[in-house]
Amino acid sequence: MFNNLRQNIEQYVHFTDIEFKALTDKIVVRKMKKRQTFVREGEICRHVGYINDGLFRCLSLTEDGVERVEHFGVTGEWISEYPSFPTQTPARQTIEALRDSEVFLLSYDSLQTLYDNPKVERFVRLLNEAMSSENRLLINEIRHAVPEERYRLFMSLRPDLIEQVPQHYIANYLGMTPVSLSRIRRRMLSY
Amino acid sequence: MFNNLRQNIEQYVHFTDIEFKALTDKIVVRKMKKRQTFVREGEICRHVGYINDGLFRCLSLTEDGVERVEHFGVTGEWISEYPSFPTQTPARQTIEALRDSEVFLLSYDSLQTLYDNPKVERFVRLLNEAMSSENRLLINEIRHAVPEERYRLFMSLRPDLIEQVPQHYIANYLGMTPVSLSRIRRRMLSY
DNA sequence: TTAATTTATTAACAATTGTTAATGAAAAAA
DNA sequence: TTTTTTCATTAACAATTGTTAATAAATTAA
Repeated sequence: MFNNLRQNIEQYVHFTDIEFKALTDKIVVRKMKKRQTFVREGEICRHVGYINDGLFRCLSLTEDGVERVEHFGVTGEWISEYPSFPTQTPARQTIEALRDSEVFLLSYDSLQTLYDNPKVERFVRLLNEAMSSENRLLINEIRHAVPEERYRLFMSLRPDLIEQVPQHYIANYLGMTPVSLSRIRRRMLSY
Repeated sequence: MFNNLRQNIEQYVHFTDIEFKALTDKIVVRKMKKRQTFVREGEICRHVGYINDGLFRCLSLTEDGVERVEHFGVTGEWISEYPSFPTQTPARQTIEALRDSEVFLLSYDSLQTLYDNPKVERFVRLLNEAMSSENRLLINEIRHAVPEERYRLFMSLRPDLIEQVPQHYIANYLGMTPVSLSRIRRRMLSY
């Protein structure tokens, strides 16, 4: 049941069976249908989730009420709303399942209890450091790339998503119009 | 001497005088001249620094050997290379003082020792969570903004830097040419 | 101080992207 | 199945940005 989760954690710290069980005892397994939401804008995100199997998108609404796709979460990744989850404040984003999914939930309160074990604190610190490293790289790649380059980067970083996610969601995620993405794809065929 | 540093830390966790002294005992104060480097590309970043007074830029080189400004660090902020510092691997960026500066250095090894106190671990976790929240916001603002909007965002987020940093560094940081930034500024005057 | 270098602005042209609208294909709902 | 909705592509035009080059101002070095 929790084999993949255990492998994910052991990348960062080693847990004994007892320590791992202390963690899994707090987990609630949730099966989600396509289009169900993990958290909605304005709600407080009460859980962090390990995606045991699934596909999610995080989206926000601009002032004009236009959807903005900000993140995709796939099997084997952690998902939650930042800063809503760590600070328990209202979420800016909505997180929605793009297909039927299964997530392992840890509530904010459970996690605070688990922090009594410094190994858990260390695990989350290391997870956040890895995330920060990734984010810093991403920020600069994006900032210095025109839409075509962003799509090329996306293809190289997330080839799995090209197959799974509707193209207009990818276009939106990359900060361009579906029309522009379609043109870029056509241009790339002729190289 | 360490008043500002203490205030910075107390935003996240409360340290007793003894705990704070344990930390400052590990600190090395470094005065840096303009253009001196904190770490260079290819080196391992051995320290994290609290900028007690100063101004820094982080830059990398593209494949074509072109400089890319990726970050500015100002007084009161922490600076180091990610992932070089947390993983002790070669740095991708160079960090350079833009004016005479003073930083409080903590070495990687000292920090590992300090982690024996779970409060330090917690402080760094919270610092990273705050950084992750910021980065996620930034990623999406950037991804969905054209150069002019990026400059407007930069003005609202970092008005202090407009004064202090040469304009072509800001243009580079924002992923546009100095020519384009100059045009944007002119356009904005006529609104 | 004088000379050399760096920096910001402006102009002209090429290239890419956004916008709007139309079409056909694919997927979902009735 | 039939109908409706969603999705990807293409075209035409407007707007913005990149590129290159020239100039003047400001800063730095000699």
